[in-house]
Amino acid sequence: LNNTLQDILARWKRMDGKDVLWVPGTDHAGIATQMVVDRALQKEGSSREAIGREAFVERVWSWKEEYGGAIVEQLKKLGTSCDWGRERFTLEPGLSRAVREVFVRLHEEGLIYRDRYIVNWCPRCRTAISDLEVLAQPIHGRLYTVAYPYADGSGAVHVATTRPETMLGDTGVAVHPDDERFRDAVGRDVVLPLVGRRIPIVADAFVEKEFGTGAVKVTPAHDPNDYAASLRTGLPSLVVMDDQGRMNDNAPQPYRGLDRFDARIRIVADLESGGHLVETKDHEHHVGHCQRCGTIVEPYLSTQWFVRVQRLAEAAVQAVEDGRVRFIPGHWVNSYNEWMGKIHDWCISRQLWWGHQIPAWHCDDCSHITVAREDPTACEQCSSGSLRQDPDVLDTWFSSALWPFSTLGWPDRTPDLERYYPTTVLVTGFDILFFWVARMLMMGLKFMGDVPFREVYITGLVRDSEKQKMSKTRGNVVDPLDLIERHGADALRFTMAAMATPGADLPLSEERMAGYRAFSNKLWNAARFVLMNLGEDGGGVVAPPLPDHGSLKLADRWILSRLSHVAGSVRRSLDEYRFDEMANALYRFVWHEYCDWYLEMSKSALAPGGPQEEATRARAVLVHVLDAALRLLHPVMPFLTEELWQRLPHQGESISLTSYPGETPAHHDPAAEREVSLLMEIVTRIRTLRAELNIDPGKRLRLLYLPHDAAARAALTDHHALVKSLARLDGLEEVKTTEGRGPVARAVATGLDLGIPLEGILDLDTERARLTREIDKLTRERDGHGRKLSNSNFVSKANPDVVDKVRRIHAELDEKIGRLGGTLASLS
RNA sequence: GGGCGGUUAGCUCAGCGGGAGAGCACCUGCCUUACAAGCAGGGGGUCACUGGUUCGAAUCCAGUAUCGCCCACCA
Repeated sequence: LNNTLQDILARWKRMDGKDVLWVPGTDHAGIATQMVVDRALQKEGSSREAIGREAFVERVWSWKEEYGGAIVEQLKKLGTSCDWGRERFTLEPGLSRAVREVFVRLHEEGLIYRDRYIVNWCPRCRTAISDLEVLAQPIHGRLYTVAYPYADGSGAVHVATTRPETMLGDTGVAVHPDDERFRDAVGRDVVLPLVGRRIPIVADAFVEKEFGTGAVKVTPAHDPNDYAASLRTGLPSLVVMDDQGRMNDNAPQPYRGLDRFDARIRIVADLESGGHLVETKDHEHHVGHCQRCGTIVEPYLSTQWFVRVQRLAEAAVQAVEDGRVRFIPGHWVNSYNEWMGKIHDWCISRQLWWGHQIPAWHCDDCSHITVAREDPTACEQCSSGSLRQDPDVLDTWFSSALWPFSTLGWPDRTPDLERYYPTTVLVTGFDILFFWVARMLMMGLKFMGDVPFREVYITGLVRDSEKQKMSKTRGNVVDPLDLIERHGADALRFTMAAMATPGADLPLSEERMAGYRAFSNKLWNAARFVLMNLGEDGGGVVAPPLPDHGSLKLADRWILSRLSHVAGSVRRSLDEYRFDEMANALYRFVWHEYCDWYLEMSKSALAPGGPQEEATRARAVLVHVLDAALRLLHPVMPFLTEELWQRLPHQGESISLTSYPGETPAHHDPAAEREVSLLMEIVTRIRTLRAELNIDPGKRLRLLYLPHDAAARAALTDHHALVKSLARLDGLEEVKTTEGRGPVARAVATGLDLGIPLEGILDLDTERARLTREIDKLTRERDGHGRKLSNSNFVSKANPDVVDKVRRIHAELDEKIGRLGGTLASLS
């Protein structure tokens, strides 16, 4: 979806003569990729620890070479017109240089810092993750109430917790300062059950009086609220788990080495047998899970690197506010502002091996940390040569955030950077609005002094047939190559474009894709028809030039007028990112106007034995309109349009280098459009008669027509041949009355009565019933308008144009009903 | 607990202030020499509900129901 839409924009603008740059590439997907390779090693009975960091990273690189190319291969099969010579990868030297530069500069300004802080920890991935990488999911848990006895033996304080195992790390109990129930408790000590440690009761306003017992155990090292409270109250922190979520040596002996959830069971049992467990009840609540592996995340006190984002975020909010960057659809600004408004510092260090290793070196002698662009050989403080680089790597999004300028050569002031930054548009899914879009904005503004893109088109998500989100982790992805194999890249692209209603998700519909495959086929066959009529002489076919507009026939003027309007509306749709409107307009024009009508109309002009100049003129218009339609469709269907364009008479190397059609006001011809609508109406009436009366479609019929106005009369009289061929007639005859012609099937069209003599076929009763049905239908329609017109408020207050229109339609229907009524009466 | 989006034909969805639409599915008839992956014709909808604004509401406003998504430190 994403790449189809971008390619539509790129090809369109390229055809408009713009200098289009589209840099393709991939990020290194740190956690996800490392997990895949970890699993592969596990299958071999090995592990990353067993082979060591260097060998592991080498292993990931070879995996990347093998499978990373698959993404690029898919893009090429899809037909995306990227600048392939510029393909980039976030871990390559050029981009890594930008990463270091940004890191060092932010560090110099104090916007990157290293601190001991409570972070989200995934015990399975064994790394810190950012707030965004934690998904809150509902859990059927339990709320345990535990009695913490006062140190002086005078009773106990009851605390409530959902994670009893963390009590091993409790360093205090907190109550609300205004809570009368605990007025005398504050300042006293309790003894932590199972541990025996004396801990104080403190007062802090973060405690909710209404929840649980009103007293909360404080575990600063394993709960973000508690950590914050500990900073205010001076309570110490005690880490009681290791990096895999097992109780560590700070826990009492019986629990050491137990997994956190095993420890929970054991501790609950011990509390119960010790008489400390007051109550256990079911409790539904939300718990953070690792976005990558689904493991329950542990709040964990550890030393990490952070970006101080608040001021960067303010600048990025301002940029949206004052219109330097625009979101489409606009309602995403709400989410963006809300998230940016309460943003926390961004934890950027990951305890992984696959990624940009943090450019910070720890000195063994003075423990100073040297942050530098180039690997240092000596500590900048004590000059010791005994340095170890920080083992952590950076969050993948840190490098992705730099993409718009790092790929253009930054930090050098390259000509590319001058020319292409800021870029015009970013097309992306809403799922990475915060991960990527917001961070590119922050980094772009910070390091380039301007937004990285002027517009952000935010797509919905392609979902599977059950409307489930597709994701690599979930494993319900559809392989685009498979869809391309079965329906064609153009059909896939057309489907994406046609379903891209702004703000809506796209449930992938193979039925619909099959419909657009049929459209490709239709276009192919239409082109075959045109080529056939140009005379396939084995060599280059020649397109006759488009004759002067004045010498064109009605059908030609009609299709050229329609083409111009469609080209105009397609451009307007593209301007507004309405890919769905664009696709629908072209589908309708090609299939239901060009193929259904113009091609059929051209057949009478091309009929063998007819006038030569008629045929030449029809051929010229056929080619002209097909060529324009192919160019209009090219951004959506690059393969088919290129193939057909090459077979048609053409100049130039590729359709992608031609111009994109637009409106041609000189071709606008409302009179021709009106006249053709009338002829279409007449032809359709005759076809309906055939169908309703079960007349053999091949049978040639004679048409009697009785005109009631000059325009209708002229339209039909001037185009006998056209109507004859479209309605499969063997003759038309203008009459003053249809009386005395024997059995005649009748219908009315705007401005004329129609009659088909049907000797021996027509049954009077059926004919009367048919006419009555038709009159009823038209009457219902007419009366709807009549009600409006009899409302004086409508006539006096509504827009006069609207009133006129309603009046005209009403009169038209009324007149038809009258004529049908007359016909019906004549049958009695 | 905040916020966003959806509710229109059997299915998937457009339309967002003036005659209810498309694709697929369905029914009828056609191998009419571009196309049966097709052609022609047709049936099918109190536009979730309730109020309001308006001459006029699927369309705007308020509320209700319902489905989905995002954000959120009540242990």
